[in-house]
Amino acid sequence: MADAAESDRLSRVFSALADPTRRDMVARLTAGDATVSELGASYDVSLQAVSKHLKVLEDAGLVSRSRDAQRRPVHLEAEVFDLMTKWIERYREQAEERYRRLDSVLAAMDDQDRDEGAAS
Amino acid sequence: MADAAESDRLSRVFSALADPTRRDMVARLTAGDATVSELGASYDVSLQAVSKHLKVLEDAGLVSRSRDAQRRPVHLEAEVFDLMTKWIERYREQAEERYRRLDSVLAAMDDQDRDEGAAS
DNA sequence: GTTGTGCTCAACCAGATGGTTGAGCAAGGA
DNA sequence: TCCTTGCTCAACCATCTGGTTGAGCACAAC
Repeated sequence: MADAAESDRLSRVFSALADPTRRDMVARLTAGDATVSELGASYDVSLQAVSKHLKVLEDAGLVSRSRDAQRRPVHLEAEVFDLMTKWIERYREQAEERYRRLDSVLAAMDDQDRDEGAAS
Repeated sequence: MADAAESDRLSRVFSALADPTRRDMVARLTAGDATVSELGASYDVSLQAVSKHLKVLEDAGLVSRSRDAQRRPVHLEAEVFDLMTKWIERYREQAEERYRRLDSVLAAMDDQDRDEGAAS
C-alpha cells in the first residue's frame, strides 16, 4: 500500500518540525532562499550542525538544495505543508463531527428526561 | 516571553505526532474515548509501551485521562490541532505571499524584456 | 481479607538524535 | 598553481526514545 510510504513521510515531516531550530529555519526561509552559512549565522552551533539540520529538513521534503558555485542555496518546499494540513484537518473534522453527534444525543436524552418528568 | 513556552509546546506536539503508533492512536480517538487496554489491543506491543505513548500524547496536551474505577479512559483534546494549524498556516501564507511578489517581479522583468526586445 | 483487573513506575537495553572536532572536497580568486 | 571560501563527511560522545520485563498500586468482586 502507498499508505506506508505516506505515513513514513509524515513521520519525517513531523519529526523534522519537532526541533525549534529547524522550525525557525523554515520560518526564516519563508522570507526567501538562503545559503547554509547565512542560515547558520542565527544559531549558536557549528556549521556542521546546521548542515545536519538541513539534511533532516531535506529528507523530510521540506527543503531543497541547489548549487551556486561553492554555495548551496536552500529553498523552502511549501507544498509539504499540505500533507500536514490534510492529516490534521481530517482528524479535526472527524473529532468535530463526533462532538456534533454527541451533542445531539445529549440533547435527545435531555428531551427524554423532560418527557419522562412530565409523564410522572 | 510567552513564546518560549509555546515553542516548547509546539515541539512536544510535533514530536508526539512524529510516531506512527501515536498518530494512529489519535486517529482512533476521533471515533471516541477508549481505555488503555482497548487502545493497546490494536498494537503488537506491551501495555506498558502503550501507557508510555499515552503519556507522551498527554504531555503534548493532545489527550487527557480521567478515572473510571481501575480504568483510565483516554480523551482526545482536539483544540491542540489549532496550535499546529496556526503555525503551519502562518508560514504557508508567508511563503505564498512571497511567491506572489516573486511572480510579479518576474512578470515585470518579463515585460521589460519584451519592451527591450521591441526597442531593439 | 484475599484475589483479580487495569494500569503505572522503575530499571534496563539498543538504536536514534543533536552536538562536537578534524579532515577533505569543489569552485572562485590570487 | 596555490589559497580561500563554503560546505559536507566521518568519527565520536551524551542524551533521548521506544521497547522490554518485573514489581506494585488502586479499585472491584468475591
